[in-house]
Amino acid sequence: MAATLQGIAKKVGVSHMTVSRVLNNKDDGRVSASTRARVLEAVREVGYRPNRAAQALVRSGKTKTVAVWVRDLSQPYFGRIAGYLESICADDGYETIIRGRAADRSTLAEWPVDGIIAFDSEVDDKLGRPVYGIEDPAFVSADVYVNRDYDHVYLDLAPASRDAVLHLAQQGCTRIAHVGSTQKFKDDSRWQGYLAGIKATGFQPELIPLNGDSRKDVIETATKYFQQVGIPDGFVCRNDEIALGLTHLLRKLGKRVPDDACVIGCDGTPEIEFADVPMSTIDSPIFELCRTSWQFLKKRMMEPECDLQSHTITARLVTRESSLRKS
Amino acid sequence: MAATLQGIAKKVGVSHMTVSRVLNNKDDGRVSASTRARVLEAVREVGYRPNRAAQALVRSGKTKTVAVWVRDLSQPYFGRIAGYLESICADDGYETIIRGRAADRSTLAEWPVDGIIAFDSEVDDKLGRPVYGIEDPAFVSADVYVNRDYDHVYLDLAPASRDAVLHLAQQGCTRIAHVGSTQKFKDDSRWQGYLAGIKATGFQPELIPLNGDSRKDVIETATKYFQQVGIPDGFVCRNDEIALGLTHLLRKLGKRVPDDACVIGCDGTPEIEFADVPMSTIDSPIFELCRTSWQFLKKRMMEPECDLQSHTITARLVTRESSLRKS
DNA sequence: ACTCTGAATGTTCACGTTAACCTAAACCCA
DNA sequence: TGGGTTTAGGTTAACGTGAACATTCAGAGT
Repeated sequence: MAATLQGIAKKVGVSHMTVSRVLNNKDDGRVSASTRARVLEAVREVGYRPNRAAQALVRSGKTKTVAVWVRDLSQPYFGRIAGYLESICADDGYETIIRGRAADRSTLAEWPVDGIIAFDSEVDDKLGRPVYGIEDPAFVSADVYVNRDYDHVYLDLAPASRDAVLHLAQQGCTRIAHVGSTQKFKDDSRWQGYLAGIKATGFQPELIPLNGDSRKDVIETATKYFQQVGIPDGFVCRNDEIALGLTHLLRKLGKRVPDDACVIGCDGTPEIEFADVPMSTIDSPIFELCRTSWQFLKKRMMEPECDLQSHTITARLVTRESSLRKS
Repeated sequence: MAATLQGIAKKVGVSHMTVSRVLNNKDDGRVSASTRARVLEAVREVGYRPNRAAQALVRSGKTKTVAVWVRDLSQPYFGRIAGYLESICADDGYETIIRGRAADRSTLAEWPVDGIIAFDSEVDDKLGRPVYGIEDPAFVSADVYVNRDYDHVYLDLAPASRDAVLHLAQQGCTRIAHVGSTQKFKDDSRWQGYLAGIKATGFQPELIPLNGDSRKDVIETATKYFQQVGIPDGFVCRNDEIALGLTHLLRKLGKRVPDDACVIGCDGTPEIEFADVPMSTIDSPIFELCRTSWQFLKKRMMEPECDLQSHTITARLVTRESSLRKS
């Protein structure tokens, strides 16, 4: 009965607009100092908090809130993205609503947000539109797959993947395999870059195809693969998790890393620098991805009709012990 | 102009209530089949989505949405919690709004949610109340610190911490140190359990006090500590990250794990089972924590006046290679 | 004294939805 | 054929807020 503008207004003996004016600091100075003081006192007393739903209803498009969609919150990679974006947006005075895999993408459009940022490998033409919804909310997607329908930040892993292969060749590897799934995404820039590198070396491409992204997956799949065709001496993996799992497996099989086999991961997870064999990786500049996405979104929110925005961020290879042979 | 109940109503030539009835399947059968079909057609055509803000405004307390607050999304531990809760809530038809560190806790209460779950080590009497807000939203906190003011799930790490010390003693360790920060939280159940274990063994307690939670922190701090008073032969760490970092450091210093020094982590991060030395850990049943929190919240949302709910979940020690000496 | 100005505050409406109540026609049974 | 009941809707109000416009009142200017 009290924690609304009306309630406070009644308490103080003014109209709700006076309270609103005090709280929003609009129509500067239109409220006398004494009234303002009484209102603020009452506001504090009842612990008033504005009702976001009501605010959103009356002035849609200015809620100072954005939604962030990531593919799977429980993966550290996406958790970090969510955390960064939350900070970045907060710095500009925006609140963030974060959603992950379990949520229905399309329900985001129902919330009173000014914009949506999606980090979601599965966003393509079919998925992007429903997220974007029919109406206003500004939309930016960031991903390893190119997208030409809306504002988009593209993480290009191809050059670094190519470099990874060449680097392994230089270290003396002759059977260089890619560890990852390409069934769904033939245009995965990791796979493309790997192929380019293989072509340049003249070696045979080898693919160890995974079903999932976990260490268990790689251990099972690679074990079978090794039994069938032997153990390659160089590996470029689709992410760091897999690279660590593979290293673990290789050790179990009596192979030394990097002496008998070199391993390169992908993502740039901070922890792998401190793994027992510091892991080479294709470093995704997550922070830069987040920052650029946010800049695009801000621009789109300010100028809904501005030109399509697009930017490519190129990951680069970081070599560490797991792929550096001493000789 | 179109994507509202009114818009659709005008398009079809009925009143907005008819559209509402069709969409909500309320007042069963109050709408004729033919009208229903025409409405649904129009709804699909314009891509109508309900306006959450408007819904929330009119029937507060039944938005089928809950907010989840975690301390720091960019930490995998909390990312996993957020991901689990999202799934669990989704299974019951609830949407989740996830927030992390960067958000202002108190703003959650402004959103039209039916309840709030907080996984936040810093929630205490001072922080909990503002989150809970003055008004309705049901509130459940889950944490390693006991809380008696609201529904609460308590993760008790003390017994497992005690077991960890005893286990290390049994393995022949005689200098068993705790690695963690206790400045802020003297009542940290990890520290309490550690002390109990030390008391039982008769050894001297040793604390390697950290500032942060990252591997870098532990490497710097422990290096100094070792220089000053030598290297203990057993370590109970406040989380798995730190345990891995410490193992890395010990190896660098020429110590073998577990032969020269045993290490035990805390959290039960799935990955550490596959670390090069499979890591012993105090396993936090995250999933159970999430599930219980959600059950409490559901109950509180159904029966706002029900008795205070409280439950303790006890973590247990999982021993692996990093603390198991062969002899 | 009489308008004029502007500061301080009030009134009304709209946002999109649901709940509660209302109505008109059709049907039903004696 | 007249009363009631059911079917298929419609009308209105309310939720809390902010924008636009309206009002009041004191003092300034003439």
